[in-house]
Amino acid sequence: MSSIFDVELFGEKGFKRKKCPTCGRFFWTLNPEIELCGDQPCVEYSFLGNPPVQSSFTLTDVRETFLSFFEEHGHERIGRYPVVARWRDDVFLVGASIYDFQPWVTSGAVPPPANPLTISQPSIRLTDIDNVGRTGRHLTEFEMMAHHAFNFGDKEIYWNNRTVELCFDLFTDRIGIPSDKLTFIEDLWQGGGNAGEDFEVLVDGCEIATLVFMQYKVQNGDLVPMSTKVVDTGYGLQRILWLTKGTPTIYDAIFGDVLGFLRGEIGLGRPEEQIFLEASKLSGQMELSSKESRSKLRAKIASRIDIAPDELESLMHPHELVYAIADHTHALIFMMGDGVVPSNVGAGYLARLLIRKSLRYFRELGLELPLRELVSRQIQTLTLDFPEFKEISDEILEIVDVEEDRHRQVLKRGEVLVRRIAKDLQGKKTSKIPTGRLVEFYDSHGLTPGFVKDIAEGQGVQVSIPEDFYAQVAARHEKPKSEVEDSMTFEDLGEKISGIPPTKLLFYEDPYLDSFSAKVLKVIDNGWVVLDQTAFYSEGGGQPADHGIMKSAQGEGKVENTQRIGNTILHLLKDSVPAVGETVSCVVDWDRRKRLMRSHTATHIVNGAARRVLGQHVWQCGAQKGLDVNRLDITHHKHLNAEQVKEIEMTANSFLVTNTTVNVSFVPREEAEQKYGFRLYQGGAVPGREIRVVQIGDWEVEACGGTHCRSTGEVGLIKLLRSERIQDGVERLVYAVGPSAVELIQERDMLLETASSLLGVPILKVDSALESVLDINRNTEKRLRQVEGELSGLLASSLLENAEEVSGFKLITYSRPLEDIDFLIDLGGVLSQREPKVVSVLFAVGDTARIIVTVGDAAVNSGIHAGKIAETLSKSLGGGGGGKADFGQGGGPKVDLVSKIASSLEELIRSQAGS
RNA sequence: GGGCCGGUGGCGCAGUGGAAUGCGUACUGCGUUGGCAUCGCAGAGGUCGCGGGUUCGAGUCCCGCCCGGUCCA
Repeated sequence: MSSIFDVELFGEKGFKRKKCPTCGRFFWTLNPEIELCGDQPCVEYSFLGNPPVQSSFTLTDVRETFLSFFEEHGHERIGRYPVVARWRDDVFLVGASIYDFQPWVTSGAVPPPANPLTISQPSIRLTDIDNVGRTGRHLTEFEMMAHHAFNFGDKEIYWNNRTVELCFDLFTDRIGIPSDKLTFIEDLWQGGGNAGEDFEVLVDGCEIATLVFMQYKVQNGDLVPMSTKVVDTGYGLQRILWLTKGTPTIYDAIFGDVLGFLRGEIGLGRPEEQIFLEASKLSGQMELSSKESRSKLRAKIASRIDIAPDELESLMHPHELVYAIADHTHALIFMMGDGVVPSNVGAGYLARLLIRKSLRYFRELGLELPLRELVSRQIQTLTLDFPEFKEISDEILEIVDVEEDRHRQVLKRGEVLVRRIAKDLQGKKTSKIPTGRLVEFYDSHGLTPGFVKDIAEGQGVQVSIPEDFYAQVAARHEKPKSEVEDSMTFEDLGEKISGIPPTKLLFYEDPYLDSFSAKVLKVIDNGWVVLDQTAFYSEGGGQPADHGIMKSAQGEGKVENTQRIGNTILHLLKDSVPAVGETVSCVVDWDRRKRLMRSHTATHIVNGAARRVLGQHVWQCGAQKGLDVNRLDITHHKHLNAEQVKEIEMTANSFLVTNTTVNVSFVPREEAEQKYGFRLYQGGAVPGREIRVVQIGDWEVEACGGTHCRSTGEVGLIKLLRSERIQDGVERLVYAVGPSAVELIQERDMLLETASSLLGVPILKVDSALESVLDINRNTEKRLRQVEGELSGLLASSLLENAEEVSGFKLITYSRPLEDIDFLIDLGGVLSQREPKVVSVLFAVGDTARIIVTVGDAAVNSGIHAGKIAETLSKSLGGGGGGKADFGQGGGPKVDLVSKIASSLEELIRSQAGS
C-alpha cells in the first residue's frame, strides 16, 4: 500500500488501521480494544476530571516544550507574527500559523524565513464567537503551535513519515501521553484554495493537532497537484493544556485568575463542576448553531444530572457569560496590542464587536466594573509571555475607556429613541413593537432586542423577540449582486513577459541616477517596453511611477507610466517606441522624481512624528505620495484637534532639520524583524527573504521599496494642511513638502493679502475686521426687517383706504418684485389682522409669479376661502396653489397674465360669497 | 467595502410640497421672593449639513457629495 496515510511509524510501532462504524472514517491506533474513531460525536470526552497525563504544566511550559522539542529536531524557532494580517488583503486576522506564509511562501514566490521552522502563532477566529463560553472548548484567540516544512520541487525537507514521527515523539516523550491513547484519523483538509490529506490527532476524544500534507490546488472543485508540498501542522496550545489538566472547560484551564476575579466582582460562587463537565461532553455531540439546539442541549444535561431545565439555565448562564468575557477581552488585547484601533470598518469593527459583546455581558450580569480594570488585569498576566504589550498597555486602556464611553452614548441615545417610539405606538393604540422595528433598532442603532425589551416594557409596550431574529438581521444584508471585477490588463501583460530575465534595478543602486542606457528586451504591441536595466521607478508603495524620455533610432519617446510585474519592469512609451535589441538612452523626469523622493521621505518622518505625538497605537494604514500634496492615513481613535496637528507638524520639522542620514539596506527578514519588530511593516508586509529597510536614524524604520532622499534636510519643509477623518479609527494627514509646501503657503498668504486689502486692514487685524463686518451685516438685516415691518404697517393703511368694495368685502390687489415675497407675506398678515373684511391678493412678479392671498376673519366666516382663490388664480397663470381659508399661496409661470386675472377676481369673490 | 438610520436655535427634538408666530431645555432681562428653588412675563438666538434637479413654491420629493451613528463581511 502506498497511501500517504500509511507512514513508516505506524508499521514500526504496530498501529492498526480501523474503520469507524459510526462516521465511516479510517483511523490508526495502538489500542486493540478501540472500535470507534475517537473523535466527537462518535465518542465523548473522557479526559475531563481524568487527564491522561500527570503533570503541572502551564501554558508557558507547554509552549516552550513544543518549540524546544522541534528546535532540537532541526527546526528553526520563528517569532510570532502579529494577529493582524497586514500582508494580506483577503483576511483581516491571522487564523492559523500557515497564514503567516501565505501567499508569498506557499506559492513559492518567496523563500520561507527558515526551513523547516517551528512557531507558536496566536490566532483569532471569530466564526464561532457565539459558542464561546457555552461549549467549553471554543475560544476566539488561541495559539496554534506548528512545525512547517516547505518542499519545493525536488528539494524535500521532510514529508508524511517524519511529520507523524515527530508528532508521536512529542506527545509520548515530552508531554507524557501514553502511546495507546493517540488516535490518527485519516481526513482531507481544504482551505484558502489549497488542499491536502491530513491526520487529526486525538486523545481521549480531544483533538489536539492536525497534520496537513498540503499538495493540491483547488481548481473548479478539482484537486490539481502542485510542485510545492507543504507540511502544515497545527497543535492547539490551549487544548493540550486543557487535556493535561482535565478541567470541566478549557476556560478553567487557561483563565483561572481572571475567572475568580470576575466571580468575586459579581458575587458568584464557583460553578458546579459536574454541570460544566457534562456540558462540555455533550456540546461536542451536537452542533450549537441555533437557539433551538442550545435548549436541546440544556434539556439533555438536565436529564443527565437530574435537575429542572430552568434551574439549570440559571445555574449555567452567568458562568457562561463570565467565560465569554474572559475570552473576548483576551482576544481583544492581542488585536489592540498588535495595532488594531476599534472602528466601524475592517478589522477595527471586529475589535469593537469584542468590546461591545463584553459590555453587553457586563450589563446582563449587573456588573458595574469599568472594562479597563478587567483588561488591565489580563494585560498584566499576558505580558509575562508577550512583553511586547507592555509599551502599548496604557493606550489600550485609554481606547477601551473611549469605547466604553461610546457604548454608553449608544445606549443613552437608544433609550430616548425607544421611549419615543413606544410612546408613539401607545398613541396609535398599538401595544407591541413590530419585529421590523426591532431589527432596525439593532441594525441601525446598535440596540439589542433584549435592551429594547427592557426599555419598552418599562413604558408598557410589549416586545416579543422572534427566534430567528439574527437571521432577519442577516437577511437585510444579503447583497443583490456582486461587483464586476477589475480588468485584467496587468495579468495579460504578465503572461507576455514570462521568460524575460529580471530587470536590473538601477534606482536601488543609485537613487540619484537620472540618466542611463539600456538594451530593449521586449516590446509589447501597445507600447510597453522591457529593458535589461532601468532607473525609472515603478509605481509602488504609494509612490507614483516615474516619467521621462527614452531615445532610440526611432526618435524620442515619452515614458508615461512605469509598472512592475514580478521582477520585471515595464515602461509605457508614447510617440516613438523603440525596437527589440536596440540600445536606448533614457532620462528620468527629475523634477517629478525629486518631488516624489522628498514626499516619500517626508511620509516616513510624519509617520514617526504622529506616533510620538499620539502614541504607540499609531500605524500607517495607507499612504499616497503626490507631486503637490501627500496623504498619510493613520490609526487613531479620536479626531485630531488643531493643536495635535500643529504638534505633529512641529515635531516632524524639528526632526527634519537635524539633517539625519537616510539609511537604506537589504536585511534578512528574520534579522530585520528581530532588530526592529513588526513596526517595519507600516505599509503592509513586504515579500522576499531579504527586506529593504529604510532607516532614518532612530526616528523611523520601515520596510519600504521606495526611493528616498539621502538625508532629511533635502525634504526642506513639511507643511500639514489639514487632518480628515476617513473612517472611525482612521485619521488622514494631508501635507505638502519642500517647494510644494512653500507654494501652498504662498497661496494662503495671497488669500490673506486679498482679504486684508478688501477689508482695508492689516493682515493681523483681518479676523477682528471680518467679525465687525459680519456684525454690521447682522444688524443691517435686523434693521431692514424692522423697517419692512413699519413699511408694511403704513402700506396696509393706504391699501385699506383705497380698497375696492366688492359684495361688502374690501378687495385689495397689489404687486411687487419677486424678491419681496417675504415682505408680501408679512403684509398679507397685517392686512387680514387689521381688517376682518379684507380679501388681499398680493403678487410677486419676476421670472415667475407668486400669489399670496390673505382673508380677514369676517370674510372667512362669509365663505371666502384664501386657498381656493390662490388655487384658481394660480391655475390661470399655468401653475398651482392652495392653502387654508385665511391664508393661501400659489403661482405660475405666465407672468404676463398677472394684470389680466384681476378682473376674474371680483367674479370669484361674488361666487364664493354667494355659496 | 456594502446595507440601514440620522443631520432644523447652544443642547435634545417636532415639523401631511404651501407663513420656521416651531416645541422642550439652557440663555438674557423684568416680575414674584428676605435669599434660593418655584412660578409668571418679555427677549435674544436659524446659511433647516453642502451642491444640483423637479416645482408657481422644497426643511419636506429626486440625484450627488460631506458629516455623524450602526450593523454586516
